[in-house]
Parts: sequence; structure tokens; C-alpha cells
Amino acid sequence: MKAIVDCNSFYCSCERVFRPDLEEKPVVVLSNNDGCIISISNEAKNYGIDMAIPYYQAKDIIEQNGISTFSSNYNLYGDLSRRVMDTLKYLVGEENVEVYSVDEAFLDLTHIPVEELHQCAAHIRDVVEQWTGVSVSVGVGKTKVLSKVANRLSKKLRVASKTWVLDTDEATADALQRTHVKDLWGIGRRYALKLMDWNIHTAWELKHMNEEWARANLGGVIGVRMIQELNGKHSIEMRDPLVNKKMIATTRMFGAAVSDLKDIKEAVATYTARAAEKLRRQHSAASLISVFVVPKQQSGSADYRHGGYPRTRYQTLYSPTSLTHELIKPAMALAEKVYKDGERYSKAGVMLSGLVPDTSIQANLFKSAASNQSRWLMNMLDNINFSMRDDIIKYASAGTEKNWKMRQDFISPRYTTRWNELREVK
DNA sequence: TCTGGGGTCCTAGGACCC
DNA sequence: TCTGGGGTCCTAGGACCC
Repeated sequence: MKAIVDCNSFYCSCERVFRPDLEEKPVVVLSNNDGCIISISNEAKNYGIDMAIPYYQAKDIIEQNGISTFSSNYNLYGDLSRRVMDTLKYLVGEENVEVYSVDEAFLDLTHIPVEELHQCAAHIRDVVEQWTGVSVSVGVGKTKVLSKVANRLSKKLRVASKTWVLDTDEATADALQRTHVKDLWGIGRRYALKLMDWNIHTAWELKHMNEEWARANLGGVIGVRMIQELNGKHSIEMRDPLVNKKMIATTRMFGAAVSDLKDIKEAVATYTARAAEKLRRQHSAASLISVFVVPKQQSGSADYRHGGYPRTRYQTLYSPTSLTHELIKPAMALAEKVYKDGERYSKAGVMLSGLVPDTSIQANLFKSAASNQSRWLMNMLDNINFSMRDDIIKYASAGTEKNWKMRQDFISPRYTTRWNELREVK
């Protein structure tokens, strides 16, 4: 059996952990740049606020009802996420936990007797809540897709136990009949429309389609796996926890449109440094770097929602590297290439790909000993940045003025990662 | 003018996820 | 006026090889 453990309104819960006065009060958290609403507490949902709508559209409701609003504070969320995941690993064994996203993990519960699953799910829920202060929902089923179905029902129906267990065929059939295909994990808008054209509406109906039909009509092997999972045949593997990312990107919208090459280069240098950190954290080196900018669209343009078309330039590196200064140099050259005088930009980004393990670098005899020295410097830099987080130590090219920086009007303190922002207790 | 039947690698694009 | 920031997997098609 598989379980999915999902933190409830995760970013809101994180804000509440250190603000008990907000318990049972409506809370929302905004995306970077305070653009969209990306987390909503149940109480705020009751006011009709929806996920992913722009902040300005909900501003009136928020102000009229005194809904607490926060800019996203990823230092805090990252730290609490790690605590939740560590708790799950402690409870079921590290090898049985697949961290799926910042607020979700799949668990392999094959070793738990079926008759104990209800109790097990409740235990996980209680311990995580007691140890971290974050409330979680637990869905259990024969496969990942079925555990997702169960989890969704517990959340949607707001069942008091916050758990839903599909431990019998009857329970599974019932859950699938209550679930629309558009709500299945792996069925997006496109496939949902297609299925409805075929007059397939519930997960129960989809379950009874045959695999060859799915192969022909539902994205090939993706469709086949969906049918199998719905039928209780485990087809989506637990991901190897040691698998590293194959591409690393750091990109941001600007707080306000930017037109100076100098500002673009500062932003790109900062993003490159951040991407290089992610790279080193997984012990990889990149062999390809690309830089892109997105020109600001005229307002009123038809395609406004998606911004302008990005313009990308890339460069293959002479040899794979994870060293910030070796990446910043080509990044700066690429920034100059994508830049056009007189154009205004709403966004820029850096992508690192062609990732290889960075042990291969050490084996490279053509690298000077000085690079190994650099690796030590990088380790030190990462450790300092981790504790000081605001990048007190920076490369000169990353600049200091940051007029391209994002807007964060409602940021909460970094309670767990900064000494001077610790919560005070009377 | 005639012109096989594999392979691999890479890239672009579509679909999905949180 | 104001609209995250990441990621993954799969497939098709082109370039190139023997």
C-alpha cells in the first residue's frame, strides 16, 4: 500500500506555527513579488478566495474581512518542510519516504498489515502535528494514484480525521465513483476535456477502459499507467531518493520593469550564484548554461498573461563546472547577447543543464590544482550563505543596489533560521 | 538515375505536477 | 495599474553513423 502525506495549506500553516493568534483565522500567502495568492487557509476559502488568483483581484475581500496576508518566506517554509520530512522518515524508515514536493511525500506502507492502516495513518498525522506544528492529511490506497484520490477526498470533504484509507475494494470503488476525472493526479485540463468528449466523467468509468484504448488516446504509456494504477496495479515507481535534478533553473520576475544592461547583469549574476549553489548541493556540475530575458509586454496585448516571448542564448562550457565564478563569466557574456538596448524586461533567468556528477571534475587531470582549492572556497561560501541566507558574501558582479529586486510587502520574520528573528516568548 | 535498415543522440514541444 | 517559479516525463523528428 502507498500513502500520500500532504500538509494542509502548507505556507499558511507555517506562518501560523509562530503566530498561534492566527489559529482558526483566515490567512493567505502571496507568491514572489506579491503577485498571486498561492496558499489559502480553509477559513479564507470560506470568503470565496481562490488559489492562484492575482492579489489585486482579492484585495478588497482581504481588507474588508481582516484576512492576514503574508509575502512568501521560503527560508521558513524550507526549514519546516525539512522537519516534516525528517519526522516521516523517522516514523516509516527513510527508504520508504519519497519527498514529492515541499509539502508532500509518498510513503511505501507495504510492510504495514492492512488491518492496521487506519491506525497507522492517524498516528502519522498526530506525530507530525505534535512535533512540527504542521497539520497534515493522509490518503492511503493500493497505488500512488489511488492514495491521491483518497487524500483529495479527505481534504475536499474536510473530514475530521484528516485521513482516508482505501483498504477494501468497496472503499476504492466508492472513492472512484466520487472522483471526477479532472481531479485525478496526472489528468490535466487537456486530457480531462478529451475524456469528457469520450463521455468518460468519473474515475470509476476511466478505470474500466482498456489499456490499448488508453495507449492510443491518452498520451501512450502515460494513459496505460493511469488505467493500471486505477485498477490497483502499482505502475508509477517510488522515485529513487538519491536521483538528482537534471536541470537547474533560477528565474524571477522583476519588481518593476528593468531596462538597464547593468541591472540585467546584476540579476543574472545573482541568479547564477543561486543556481550554482543548488548545483553543488546535489554534487553536480553543469556543462551547458543558458540565460534568458522576457521583454515586458505592452499592457492590453492579447497574450499578456504569459508575458512576452523569452529570448534565450546558451553556451556549452569547455568542461563541466559547479564553480560560481566559472559560471558567472559565461553568464555575463550571454546576458549581453540577449540584451537589446531600449527594450524593457519583466523577467530574467539562468538555466544549468547537461548535469554530470562533480566527481568527474576531480578526475579531470587537465584542471589545475587551483580549481580544487576553489571547491573548498565554494563549500565555505555555501555554509556561510546557508546560515546568513541574505547572501552577505556576494560576488561583486551581483551588485548591491538591487533596484530589480522583487517586492515583498508582507514578509514574516525567519523565525527558525535567524537568531535575531527568533520568536520571543514571555 | 539508381538509393537499406538499422542504430544513437539531440532538440523541441506538449502535457502534466506543486 | 497589478498575474510564482520552479520541475518531470514522453514523443517526434532531424542529424549522423555504419
